[in-house]
Amino acid sequence: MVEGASRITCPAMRMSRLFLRTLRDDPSDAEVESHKLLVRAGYIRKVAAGIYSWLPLGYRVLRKVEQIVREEMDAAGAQEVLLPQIQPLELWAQTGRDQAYGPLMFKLQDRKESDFCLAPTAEEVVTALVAGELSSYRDLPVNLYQIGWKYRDELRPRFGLLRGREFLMKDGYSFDVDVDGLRANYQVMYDAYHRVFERCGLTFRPVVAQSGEIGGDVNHEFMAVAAVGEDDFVWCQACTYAANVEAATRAAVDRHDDGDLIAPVAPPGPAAGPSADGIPAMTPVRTPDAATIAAVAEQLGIDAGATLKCFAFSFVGGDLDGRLGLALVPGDRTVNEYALAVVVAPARAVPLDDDTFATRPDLPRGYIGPDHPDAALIIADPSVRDRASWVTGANRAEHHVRDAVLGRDFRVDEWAAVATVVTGDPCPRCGSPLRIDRGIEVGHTFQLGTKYSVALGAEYTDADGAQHPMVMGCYGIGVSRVVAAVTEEHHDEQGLKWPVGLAPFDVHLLVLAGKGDAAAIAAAAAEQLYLDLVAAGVDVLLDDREASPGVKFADADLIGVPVQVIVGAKGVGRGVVERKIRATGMRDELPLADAASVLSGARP
RNA sequence: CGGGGAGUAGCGCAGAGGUAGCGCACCUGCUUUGGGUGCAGGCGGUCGGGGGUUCAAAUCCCCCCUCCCCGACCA
Repeated sequence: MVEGASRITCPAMRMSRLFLRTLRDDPSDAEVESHKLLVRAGYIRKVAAGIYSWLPLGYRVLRKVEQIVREEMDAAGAQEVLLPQIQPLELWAQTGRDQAYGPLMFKLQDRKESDFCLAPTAEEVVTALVAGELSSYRDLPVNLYQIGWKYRDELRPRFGLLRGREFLMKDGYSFDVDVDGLRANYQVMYDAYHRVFERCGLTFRPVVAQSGEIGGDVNHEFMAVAAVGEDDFVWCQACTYAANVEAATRAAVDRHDDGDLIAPVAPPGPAAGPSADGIPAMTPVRTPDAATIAAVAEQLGIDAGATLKCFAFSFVGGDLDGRLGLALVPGDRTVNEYALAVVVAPARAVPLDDDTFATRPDLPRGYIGPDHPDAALIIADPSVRDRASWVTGANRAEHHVRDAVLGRDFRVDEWAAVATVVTGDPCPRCGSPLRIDRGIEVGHTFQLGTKYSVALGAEYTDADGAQHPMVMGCYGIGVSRVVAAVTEEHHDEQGLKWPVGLAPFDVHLLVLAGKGDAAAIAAAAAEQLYLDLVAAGVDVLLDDREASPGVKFADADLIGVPVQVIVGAKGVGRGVVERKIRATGMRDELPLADAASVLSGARP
């Protein structure tokens, strides 16, 4: 059989045979455009919350993304493997992540009642694999990746493919002899990620991030810029600085080579702040029912930025275990608890709970002030030096104070950037105004270090015969999430607008046949063009249905193949077909005689 | 898990004690053929599940399930 013949008979390429039903109405359970359109256009169907079937059109796109990822990973020197989706829970117990992940894992038992989970990720499996295979520095580095389904019983699956409980992920893992090797590998992956997301047509930004459950030091999230994104990130319009809001700083950052994310702001020097000259003595003021900054500001007729917020917490662990701590930020900002965690490490800062507030009348919720007698450590954001005096809590219910002056009425033990960044703050690198935008996290890269290799015994012998744990990195891409992120960026009221290279087909060929001799000629011309294109290796979707032109146009725009070619009786009579570029709406005419060669030349 | 909303035909919805309806889709016939043609006729429903009240329950009561939105997590 000729190779072309099998392509021609592929039923998915003729719409009359394609397993597809488009919908006129938005599905009632969809909220965001990517979800609505992917369902309406017949790409996916929901089976359960966060779990979807991929229909022929959708699966084609998913495989296109997968292929781009595969090509870039292979080009970057990573080797593709396939790890199990069912993993023994015992493996997870060795790193303690069975507890850390907890209810996020789908768990199951075999007939012997041994415990397993559905893979939420694969650090344990891959590390154990490498530990068993490699034992010499001569074997390293190695970089493995897989593209496989992952399972996380999310607290709240949402937005269709954007947060599924079952999702396709590319997860990669590098193993090096030392941190230098890791950094080199990390850079290679970081660069490869740029190429992947560029090829997918995404507007994205790599941002420095806090490391989550996965552990490790430096890591970057790749954010596809989108209003429906679930993450806020800060970025500089003048330089390349970009960070997750949790990791963002303003002012000057002393950036270490090993990538401290929350570096201290330039030290304030001994001076305690603005002069107290001319500021009247601190005076209490009654503020009933004003336990929030907004309420205080309204009652006193002042700006929220003129109030000083005192975030009270307990130290857990460390020298100050059990003592009270205060974090001070201007009232128009909030305390960045991630930044605070870094400041108090290795101790933890635990917010006061309801019980504590109930049993400690000296800690009136909403009325806590900075000169609290029990405060063992007072940490303040540098912006607390920006104002000569503050309205703040009086440590007495229903009372605040005016004219609290730094150095005169309250002290600060430690200065650190513990306030959240807001739009307009100066960039820590170049001082230009920062912006905050929302993004969809489509990728995440981590420098893990030795957490997993130590726990799972992934060690190698060096040239001197000494044993060392391998130094690991890990690299994820949400492949199915990319499909949704791309549709968020590339669509209009009519439907999807796939970038070339991701589209389920290269060309959508519409036959406007109807009846009569002219129509029969047009139908024959379209059929021939279809066969020529298929023979030339172009993925063509032929709309050979007996439907009215309006239906075909509407479906073509909804499905969003980049190039539409319209073969109608009128045009064929003049020896031309019409071409429409879906993304731009641009239309032109091609001579029927060489339409096939023009279109196959336009192939990606 | 807390707070809010919803489950009625494949999809989108109406119906609020008397045995179920509309639009789209689907089937048949005619019609139309460059932007979701028009007309006529048809198929399709354990009204999410279970229990209760009642002569009678989609409708009232109780329990459960599922789905969506807002919050704590992540690719």
